[in-house]
Amino acid sequence: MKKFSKKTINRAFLYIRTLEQLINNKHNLVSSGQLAKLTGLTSTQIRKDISNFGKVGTPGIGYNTEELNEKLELFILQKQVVHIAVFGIGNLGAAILKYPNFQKTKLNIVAGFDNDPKKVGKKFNSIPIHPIVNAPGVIKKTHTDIGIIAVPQKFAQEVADIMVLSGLKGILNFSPTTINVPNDVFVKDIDFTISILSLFCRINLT
Amino acid sequence: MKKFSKKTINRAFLYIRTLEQLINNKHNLVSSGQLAKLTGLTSTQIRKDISNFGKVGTPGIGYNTEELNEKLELFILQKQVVHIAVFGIGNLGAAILKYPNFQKTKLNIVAGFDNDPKKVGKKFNSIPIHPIVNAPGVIKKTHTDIGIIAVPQKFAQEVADIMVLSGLKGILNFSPTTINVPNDVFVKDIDFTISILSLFCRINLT
DNA sequence: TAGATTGTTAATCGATTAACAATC
DNA sequence: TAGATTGTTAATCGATTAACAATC
Repeated sequence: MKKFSKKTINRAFLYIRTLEQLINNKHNLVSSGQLAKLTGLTSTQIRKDISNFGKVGTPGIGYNTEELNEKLELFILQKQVVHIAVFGIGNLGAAILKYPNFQKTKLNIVAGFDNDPKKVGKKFNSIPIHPIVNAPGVIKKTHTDIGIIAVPQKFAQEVADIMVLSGLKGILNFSPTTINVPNDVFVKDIDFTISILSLFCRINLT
Repeated sequence: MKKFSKKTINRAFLYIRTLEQLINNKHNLVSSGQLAKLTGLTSTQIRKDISNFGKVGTPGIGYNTEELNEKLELFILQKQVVHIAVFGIGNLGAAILKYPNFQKTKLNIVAGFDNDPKKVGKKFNSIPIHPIVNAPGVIKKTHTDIGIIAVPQKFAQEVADIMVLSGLKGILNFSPTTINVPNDVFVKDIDFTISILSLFCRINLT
């Protein structure tokens, strides 16, 4: 399978997201120029990205939205469903369990984990909460693909270790700390504090 | 003021975050090699980044953690406090209002906005919730720097317009849609769906 | 002195952009 | 045919990395 850069993959999903909106609004044609406006990118970059996935447009006309969407999804998702587990059912973890946009997509939260006896055994948005110690078994049984770290900073590494032990290869880390994992495990860090500070910094340097 | 790339700024905050942990643990010296291990970057890149901010290390020895931390903070933050307003007090918005890590830092949420009469007038974590129509006044009075979009997708552009009208120059956008704003307004998009799909895609392309 | 580590230059690598022939 | 737009090549730009003299 051809390798795409992280940036190309991210943009591909941005195109898919935009195309879905266009399809919902009954637009069946779109040009790279229009996509550029809708995504905030340049038309050249969009054409370049799309050409990675094959020839799908018509010169002088543009792209068929449904066709382009299918082509992109086929290449980078292969129509699979992604199974997700959330570690730490605090404010953020609970918000993720209830996040409405996952239900529209191929993303499926299959389990939550927490050590608080008040939460274990309950269901949040019909997702069962297990004790963290049960993670390896539950993850294997549910074929979980991606784990989300929503525990406090000081437990982040511990939870990451359990994830790795359970065989997860993808971790979305919301804790404000770097976690150490083997090379074959991919981590995406989302640190709200850094996101905001970085934004603020860019405003002030202008 | 010298311009730094978005990537450099983000890494600078990662260094600050790491240095703070080291300082808390009473480490007063650190080498670029050790920082590399702690951040997952390379030592060369770290030295290169740090050199943007001036000479602060000692050859053969390393960096004084407190001194380096101060230098970085001085350059990119100038010791300012950042005032934040959250639009949309649903599951995610409420979780952000309660996010514990902001309280440790210079980030200060000053207001929430929602149109639900059950929420307006209440306080979440001692932060008052206002009706969205009051945003321009509240934002000016509280000197808000950054607005966070946590409303459903279909209201995102509308809320972004109000933010721009209110004079905000930085927007953290959690809604899964591209918002259109003037050139002098910076937007950071965090789309949970794209983050997870992109991670999953990278696993599968390996 | 020997070993360690910084700061910096030059080389490499990868990503974006400009330009345009081909096509509808 | 004239106008619009794709797909692609070559040029540019920027970011990362390798290498090493200077320094402690």
